[in-house]
Amino acid sequence: MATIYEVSELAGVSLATVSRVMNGNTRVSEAKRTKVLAAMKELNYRPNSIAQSLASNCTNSVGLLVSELYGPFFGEMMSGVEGELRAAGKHVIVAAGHSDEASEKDAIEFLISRKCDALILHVDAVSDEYLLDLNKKGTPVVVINRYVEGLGESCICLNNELGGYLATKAVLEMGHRQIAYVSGPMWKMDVRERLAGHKRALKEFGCEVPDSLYIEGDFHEEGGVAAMQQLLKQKQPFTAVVCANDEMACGVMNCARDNDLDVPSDVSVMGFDNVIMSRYTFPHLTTIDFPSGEMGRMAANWVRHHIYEDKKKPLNTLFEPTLVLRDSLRKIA
Amino acid sequence: MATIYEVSELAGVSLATVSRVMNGNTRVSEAKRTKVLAAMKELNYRPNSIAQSLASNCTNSVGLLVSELYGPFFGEMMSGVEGELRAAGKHVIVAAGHSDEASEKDAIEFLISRKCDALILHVDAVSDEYLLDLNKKGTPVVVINRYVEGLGESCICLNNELGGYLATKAVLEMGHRQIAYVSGPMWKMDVRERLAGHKRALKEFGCEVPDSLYIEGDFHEEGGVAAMQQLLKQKQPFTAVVCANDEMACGVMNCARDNDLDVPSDVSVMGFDNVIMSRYTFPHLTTIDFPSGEMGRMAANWVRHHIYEDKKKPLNTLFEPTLVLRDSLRKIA
DNA sequence: TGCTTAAATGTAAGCGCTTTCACAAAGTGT
DNA sequence: ACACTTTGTGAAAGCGCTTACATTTAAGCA
Repeated sequence: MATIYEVSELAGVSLATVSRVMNGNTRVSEAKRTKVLAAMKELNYRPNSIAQSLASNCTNSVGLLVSELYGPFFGEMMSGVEGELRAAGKHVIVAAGHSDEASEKDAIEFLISRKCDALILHVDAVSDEYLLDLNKKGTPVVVINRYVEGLGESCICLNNELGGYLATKAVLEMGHRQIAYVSGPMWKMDVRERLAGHKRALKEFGCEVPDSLYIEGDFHEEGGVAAMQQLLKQKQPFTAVVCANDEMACGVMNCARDNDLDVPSDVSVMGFDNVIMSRYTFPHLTTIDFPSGEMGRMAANWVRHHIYEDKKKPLNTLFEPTLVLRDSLRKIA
Repeated sequence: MATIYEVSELAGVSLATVSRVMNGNTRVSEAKRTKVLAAMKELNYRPNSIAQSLASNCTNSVGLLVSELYGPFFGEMMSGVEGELRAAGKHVIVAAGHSDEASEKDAIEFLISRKCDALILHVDAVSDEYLLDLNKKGTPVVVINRYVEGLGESCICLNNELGGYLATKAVLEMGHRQIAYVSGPMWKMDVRERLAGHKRALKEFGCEVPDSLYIEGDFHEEGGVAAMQQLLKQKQPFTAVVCANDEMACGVMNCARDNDLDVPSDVSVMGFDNVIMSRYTFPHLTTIDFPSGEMGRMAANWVRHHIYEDKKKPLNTLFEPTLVLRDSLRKIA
């Protein structure tokens, strides 16, 4: 691999000049620029980006930490981040945090050790203080789907409370009053927000629901199945079940069917996230759209603007969820 | 951030000694090692991995190129790669190739420019020659789900032909003889292999199928829907449809239902890949397991052994698909 | 004790870039 | 013509490490 030195030699200029034409931030005479470019082409020169990083103290890489690399939710987010960042010539280094505090911290340390210029984090186990501290210590951080007081505009959030509200409101407007709710793990912030929205809608419609219709799920299909089984075992009647995500809604629908209940004739089901899969289920799932790809793209843009381009132009960091009506919700008689 | 120099100063040793205790490949006296370790801890020293990379000509990072970052198939693969590689302290840089030749080449260039120690590729648009050339020019490459003559053991493959065979054999054994086939894009190697397996099974059972029952799909749900629509529009009867992947099988099932056909009473459906989603569909999809996570892990291990540990121990690079029986396939009367 | 050999450590030369600084060349305005 | 900017360029000092080589120290043995 040719080095900058060989290029400078062939072009008959100094190292500095070659570097200048590469970076394009200083003026170079047309004559030398042409020579350098020709020499580069002839030698098939590619700058060594590691050397560039060391000298410039900028690695052109950003770390992306998600809970899991699989799963439709993160897939779209990652896709958004990667697309935007690569278009800007930045590398993205991925890591999985597995929703576990030690693992998340470990992953963050790992990304920092690679000197990422910034970190895009979707974490739920780590504390707000930890994130704040991280940022204070000089690692630019943007957090997805979580609001951290003090991190300000670098939190790319969905209004989860509103999502929860919209979901349940839609169910209520269809006439349902006996509404079961399958939440995610309650230690997660977004789970509590969605639940809060649910309760707000209930209150608004003057609807009271017994505690036994609240089940804490695990965000997985299995959890949905388990929740539905428990719900069915109880005598407490219900005509609809609102789920805190689509996977669990899937489980609920499958379990309903296994118990000879038709969705939506016998039970209506509401999801959350609008994961790709929800379009393919039977019946097609009515859900709340979580624009994860869009948010990933926005996170990437935040990094581009704030870290690489220094244009502190304001970005949209609060996204609004929307209702996606499909077939799993039906008006009650 | 403290540098190695400050550590050496504080510990009262030379730079080289500090470097030695870090790398642990040369003997250092216990006394000095202890001092150095203490100094490191006191200064909260973290080696600058960029500088290490430049000096050692090893970046400890491997590039991972997949067609798309979303989608269950790649998700599991990536997850396997990341898990294994991070455990070994290696960074994974991801990129998406979008099954487009220019885009794939671009992504590969991009990863090389970051001086990845090796590349793990899931590509389908780029030619064998290109990959061979890449490898010859000094970029260690491991290819997933594709066999490239000359790359030998660094191809992590699934026996797609066998998968295609198993799928169709299972359908035939259920008594079906009028079997439609929805393939993926025929320019993809694995698509042709799966089809070859399909035809072998057909031949083995002495079953002849008219051309009109072969439809070229796009590997997406929409393609499955379109294929099924076309099949239904034709007068040519069929009792089962074998699909080259699960997404399309989903589309086929949805389309069947929209036309008041019950799966599997009226039509049986067979998938391929055993994507997570296939467990959640209704009916649960009978399919062929593609151990993508396992293959990702194997690719990562190949890199670990061949690039970082230089133990050329043989690895399992040819995976066998297996049949996963669920509910979308039924014995014909 | 003196000599040989091995082990531990330090010195210094890179790795391939960026960037500051100094300086020469070429314009400007008066 | 002069002093005074402006513009283009090169020399050289890093960036924070690794590692070949030189040097010192310790150990082994006759």
